[in-house]
Amino acid sequence: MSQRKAPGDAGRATIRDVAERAGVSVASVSRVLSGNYPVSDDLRRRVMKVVRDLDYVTNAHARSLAGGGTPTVAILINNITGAAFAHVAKGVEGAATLRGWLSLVGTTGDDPERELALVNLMRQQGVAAVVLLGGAYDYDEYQLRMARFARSLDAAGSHLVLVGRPPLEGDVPATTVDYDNESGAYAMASHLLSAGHRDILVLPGPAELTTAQGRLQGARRAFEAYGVPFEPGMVRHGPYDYEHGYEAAGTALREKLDFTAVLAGTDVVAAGAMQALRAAGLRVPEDVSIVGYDDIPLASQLTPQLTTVHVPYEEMGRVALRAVADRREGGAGRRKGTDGEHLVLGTHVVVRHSVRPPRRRG
Amino acid sequence: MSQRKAPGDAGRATIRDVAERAGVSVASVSRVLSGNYPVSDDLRRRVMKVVRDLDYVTNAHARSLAGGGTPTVAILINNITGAAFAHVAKGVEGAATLRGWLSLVGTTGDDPERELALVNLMRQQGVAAVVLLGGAYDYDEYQLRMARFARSLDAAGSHLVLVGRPPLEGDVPATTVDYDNESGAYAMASHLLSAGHRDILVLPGPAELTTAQGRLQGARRAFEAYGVPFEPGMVRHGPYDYEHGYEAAGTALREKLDFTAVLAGTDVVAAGAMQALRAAGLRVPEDVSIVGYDDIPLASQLTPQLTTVHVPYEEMGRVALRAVADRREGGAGRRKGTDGEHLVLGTHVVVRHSVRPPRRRG
DNA sequence: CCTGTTTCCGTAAACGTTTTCCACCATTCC
DNA sequence: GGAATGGTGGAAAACGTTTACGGAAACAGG
Repeated sequence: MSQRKAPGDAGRATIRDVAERAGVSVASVSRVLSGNYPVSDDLRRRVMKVVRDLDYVTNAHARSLAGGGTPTVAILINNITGAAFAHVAKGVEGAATLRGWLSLVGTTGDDPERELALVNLMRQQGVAAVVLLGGAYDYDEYQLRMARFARSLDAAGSHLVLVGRPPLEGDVPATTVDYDNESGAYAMASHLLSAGHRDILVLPGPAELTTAQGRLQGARRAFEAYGVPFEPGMVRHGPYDYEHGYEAAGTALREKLDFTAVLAGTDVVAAGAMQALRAAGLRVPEDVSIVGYDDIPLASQLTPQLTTVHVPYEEMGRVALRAVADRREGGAGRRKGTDGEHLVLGTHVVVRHSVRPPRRRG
Repeated sequence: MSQRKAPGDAGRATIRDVAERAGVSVASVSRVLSGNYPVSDDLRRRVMKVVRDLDYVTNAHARSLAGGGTPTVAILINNITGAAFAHVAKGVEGAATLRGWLSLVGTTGDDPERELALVNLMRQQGVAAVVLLGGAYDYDEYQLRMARFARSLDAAGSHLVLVGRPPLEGDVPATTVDYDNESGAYAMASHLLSAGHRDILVLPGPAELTTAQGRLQGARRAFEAYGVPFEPGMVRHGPYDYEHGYEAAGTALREKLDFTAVLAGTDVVAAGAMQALRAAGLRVPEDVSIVGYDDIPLASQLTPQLTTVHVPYEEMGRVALRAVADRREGGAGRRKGTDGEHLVLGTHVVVRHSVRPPRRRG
């Protein structure tokens, strides 16, 4: 009647089933399986046989509760479809698996509410770290919220890692893995300027995104360095997507804006711009030069292949995971206080075939 | 001395902390938070205040153990970087989040061992379902292993979902979400044939991958339907990547193979082929037509935009999740026996600008 | 042969929830 | 006014592990 478990029951086998069937205690089974305690060969053999027979796997939830458990890292991403972030995710996931860690993903779809909900969800899961991918929004309220996240996670023994965005202000317990965004833009713009371009259409991305701001800033500095006046009328903000590139270049053309090159905030934007130029009968790079940013695979698959800025996305993912793993090993040695670590990776221009000196002007 | 918890302790707050501080029992706190039992407004207010003060979140592991818990779906993917699968993942993840489910991801990197390890890991996690993405290998041993996975998961109350590959043979408890791969290839090849092409270079993909086999088969059927002899010498197998497309088209050119069109197994392969053709001074589509398969964003970002076969990847992801969710609702009603569900989604040709009738032959 | 070490293994107490009983109080109805 | 009824809240038993803690062999030394 009150049988707790019929022999051929549906639910999964428990450690107790294994123990009974092997004629040993549950503790022994646990020890055989986790292998962190000496057991006799005979015992091990007997247990393992039953484990195989029953196709038993330990319940990860119970294990976590009891203290053991595999660390888990959560990856929060705007849009899993974006090539750049997919590479970061790959880096994180790869490094995690290498250490036997698990990775959870969630996509926020650019919705701050979703982001909040997900961070809490991850907190419930007791993840070792939450890795937040992508540029940040430059709202005060948003920054405040991030700081709260960081402290919440820290208090729960977890940790926040920001990837691809500037670090949080103040003494916030979060690690930042960033790349030298502005220098990349500086170099890229310099490349165009040194080729002789002076009239450059700039498509930096969304005005409120820190990434776009940095790229714009780098470009501006390059203009200054070359003594070329920076025309605000030549910069068009918009989302980081193909459509925006297409539209922006198209309208610039229709407005009869005079430009010999376009400096796109992203390879995808560059692709859109390129298409628009072509549609208008212009050739790339003969009539107009184009450069991108990110160096995603698309960049080298376009014709002509795109000159762009290489960002070590996958590497960033690996570094991010390593940072939290180290911090975890470091253990109680350095607790609250050693916060706000900031790692910066380098970028460099990849010269391909989308840039030529400007044609003589009429 | 034997304090179980200092007031300002580091570890996360437990439900007991909340209960004590609110002066109620743990049961009440649980009830307030899960909201599946009537509680007075007063009690609710008092508890919620403490919850906010302590920034408390429930421990998901404990909750899962005790019976509650959010269902989790595991997504196993070869390479998170592949655009097609990224879209499936997006579909699964989106639909999961919509239902309040969680999604775990793991990447197998084409390594069967990793795949095995991951399936077991997911089994430990007690996931509601394991979604396996991507074409299958046509080895007997591999198929057997899949069947074992399916049964293992089923026995543990979980479920295997195969996406983008043909269903398993025999009475295996796995759901398959597939698309009409062969018909798509048939339609695509017909498009080329009806434009007048007769000499077509075929780049179906890896010979041992079921996806590639289906695409090749569809093409072959179209040739037959048009009464065009199918030349084995015109098909070149190889991986689904840009490099292969580039190499294969390049060598075909160097071998002075006579072709007026290329039928690529994938948009990315098509992109590679296109680049190679251009490098050899050929124009697309004036000199050579090219078609792809998958309709990933790249297809419409290339110049000329690629005519290709649209595959509803994201939809497939959603359908996959719906299938497991339904099965879960269905509950004990239909248990083992209603297995081997097989859902097939349609494909269609998207005509863009990479095809023209062949030029008159010399 | 007795004692002191090892080496294993079993017992039982956590881990943080949910949930099933039960008990209590306030209504409401005869 | 007493009893039946509902709405609420608490105590305690799960859930499936891990990990002290303790005990029983097995072995060595005297």
